[in-house]
Amino acid sequence: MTKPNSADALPINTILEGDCIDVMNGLPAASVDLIFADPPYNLQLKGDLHRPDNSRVDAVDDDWDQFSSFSAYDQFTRDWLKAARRLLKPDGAIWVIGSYHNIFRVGAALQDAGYWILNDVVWRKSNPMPNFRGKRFTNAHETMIWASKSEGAKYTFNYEALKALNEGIQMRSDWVLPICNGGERLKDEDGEKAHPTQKPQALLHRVLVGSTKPGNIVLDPFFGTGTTGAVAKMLGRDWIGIEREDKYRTVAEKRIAAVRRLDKSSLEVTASKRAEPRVPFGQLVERGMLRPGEELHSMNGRHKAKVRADGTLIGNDIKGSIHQVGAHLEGAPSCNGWTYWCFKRDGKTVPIDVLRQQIRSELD
Amino acid sequence: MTKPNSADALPINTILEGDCIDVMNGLPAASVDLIFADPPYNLQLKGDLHRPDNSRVDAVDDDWDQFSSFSAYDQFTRDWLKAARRLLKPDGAIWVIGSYHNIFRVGAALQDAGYWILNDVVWRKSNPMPNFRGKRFTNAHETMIWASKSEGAKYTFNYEALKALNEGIQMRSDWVLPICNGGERLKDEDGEKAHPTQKPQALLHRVLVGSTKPGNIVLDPFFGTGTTGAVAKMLGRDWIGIEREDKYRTVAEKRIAAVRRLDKSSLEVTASKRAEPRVPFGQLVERGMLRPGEELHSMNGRHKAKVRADGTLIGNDIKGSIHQVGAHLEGAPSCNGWTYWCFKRDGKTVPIDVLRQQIRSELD
DNA sequence: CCCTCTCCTGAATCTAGCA
DNA sequence: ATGCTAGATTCAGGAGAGG
Repeated sequence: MTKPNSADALPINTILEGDCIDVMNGLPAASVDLIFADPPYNLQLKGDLHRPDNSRVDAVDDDWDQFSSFSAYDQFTRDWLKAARRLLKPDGAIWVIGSYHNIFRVGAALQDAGYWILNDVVWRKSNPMPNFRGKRFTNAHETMIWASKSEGAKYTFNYEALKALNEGIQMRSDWVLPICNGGERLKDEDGEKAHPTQKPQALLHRVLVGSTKPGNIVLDPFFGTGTTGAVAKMLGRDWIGIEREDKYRTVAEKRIAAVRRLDKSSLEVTASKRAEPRVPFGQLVERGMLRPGEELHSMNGRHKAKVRADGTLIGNDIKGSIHQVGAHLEGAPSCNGWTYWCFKRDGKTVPIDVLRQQIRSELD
Repeated sequence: MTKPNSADALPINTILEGDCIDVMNGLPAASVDLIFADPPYNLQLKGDLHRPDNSRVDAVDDDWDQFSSFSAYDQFTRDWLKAARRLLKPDGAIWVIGSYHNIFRVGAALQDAGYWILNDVVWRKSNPMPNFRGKRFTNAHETMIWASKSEGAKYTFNYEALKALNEGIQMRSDWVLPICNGGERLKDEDGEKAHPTQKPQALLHRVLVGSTKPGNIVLDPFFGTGTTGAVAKMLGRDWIGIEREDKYRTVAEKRIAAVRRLDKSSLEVTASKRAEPRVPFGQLVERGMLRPGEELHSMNGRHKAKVRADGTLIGNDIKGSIHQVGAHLEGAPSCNGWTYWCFKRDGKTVPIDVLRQQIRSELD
């Protein structure tokens, strides 16, 4: 028999019909890498909400008060977050977007469910709807919460790629992006907007470039018109959508069919140094790039040490790795020996990292 | 008889010593116009953190920020929010500031306690501390929640004053302000920062100008070094502070004593200098103005390169930013990629700088 | 006087891999 | 699981020294 929880069983790159909690509970556990969720925040839920066991949440009716409505919304939130968490791989992560009407309840529920918040990210709208009555601030942003499945999980974060997207400065928690309108805004056959809260593709682009790898599986339980699927497909990620309403699914199918998947070289993003193969310092000695007995000098010129045949260094009163000796001499908690030590060739001072690069380039 | 709840009974313009919940419960109900609260954030820090230069980050590890669990923090939050709500006049309002560690719990508790959220306001820090390990986004903002005592309350909002503060444009829900440092940052006798989380006066200035009237009473239950009191006094509002720690009260007393109450005409407006916003090339890609995989051509027609999903280019033998690749191909020490690269649309060659101008025009 | 350069610091839930 | 070690990682701005 095939494994019942295998990712092979997943309905990849399709839109599933139905209530997201029911549908999620029918999918194999620990099978998706990322969840992006744009849940409803309408508190007048009119009995739409169902628990995982299909019992109806006793939600707001005509004379609802704020407490019963909040508690119904909380129940709904707990239920879908629980179902979503089951689907995530151990190192998976989730993004949830919302406004002040619901995001505080969602955030608290995320924490209570065992997710570990990594950042809250503010989408700062460059062209928000103004406040017409002059009674409040222009509601010019929405909030996204990025969380791993649990504390200590090895979530994906493409730091260098995001830094590249931001012209060499590390990406901040506030993102300035326009709202979705113009040609990107999907219209129905009447020329009306097809969905009231269509998210801009640029938002999903940043989310997916930053927190997934090509080939990852991205689930969106409130798929709407499929922005998540469209961007995922373009970026070479697999996707699964869940959507209750026929009309949204129809629009989304058509939209995603028209998207072209990017070729591999365009998908490659700036890699992190951490991903590069590890080179032991001893290899430089074994290969004769450095001689045992040769002297190394610290980058700041204040210290020196001698190379030993086993790839350790010996300083005045300390023996150990290039890192340990560097840290000791500087009185620092740690030290990257590769960038700390230099050697001399033909009167010139050369960082030893140059030799590591040389070895790495031979590995390609 | 005098009214027992009269504001006359209030210890105006003083700092009260003690636990804020006890002290608030001893004050007359329905007596203050505004509450500004900067409660402990419940940061959950594990080990030390060092900068890349090996210096240690001076973290917020004070006892007052330690809670045993989320539920202990929730209980504390519910208690102080309840005591605070009793003190508010029916048309009073509250501001609470926090970070992703606590703000979701605070926001949910506010709603549960019957407050009515009016806006969430994002303080975007112009000079936040970076993320040193490259594992998350720069935590570049904090969130404030502005709420009235209850739904339908006639809260104060000085729309025109805020619009004036913002150069004639309606004030938005995101405020760009620097963190508190330099001369404004209070030091103790050892020259160390007097309080680890002193808030900038500009933040309180905007809060108080926007949501109080001169002569109003402003309460701060987590007074710290008294930024709320100092700005309130300057702006001609009355204030009450509550602070547990002797050392903070001492600093705050001295600070506020040195503040001069402004005469009515001199409510100075700190005009923000507006530099041309930097637009990362990656935004053109995220926003679909250029497609990953698309070819760019050099202005002189001699070179070409392909756009990648993270906003870098790939040429024959070189990957990097638009500037780096341009410089490399020209054999030049530097290159302005914005004026060097062009793309093709409808058979015409267009400089990419046109797209940057387009984005900038949206930001005005 | 100005300019340059160095040093310091800010509410932080901040590593990965192998033995 | 725990422990150890390699080695990757920062932006804006103010203060102060030196030229």
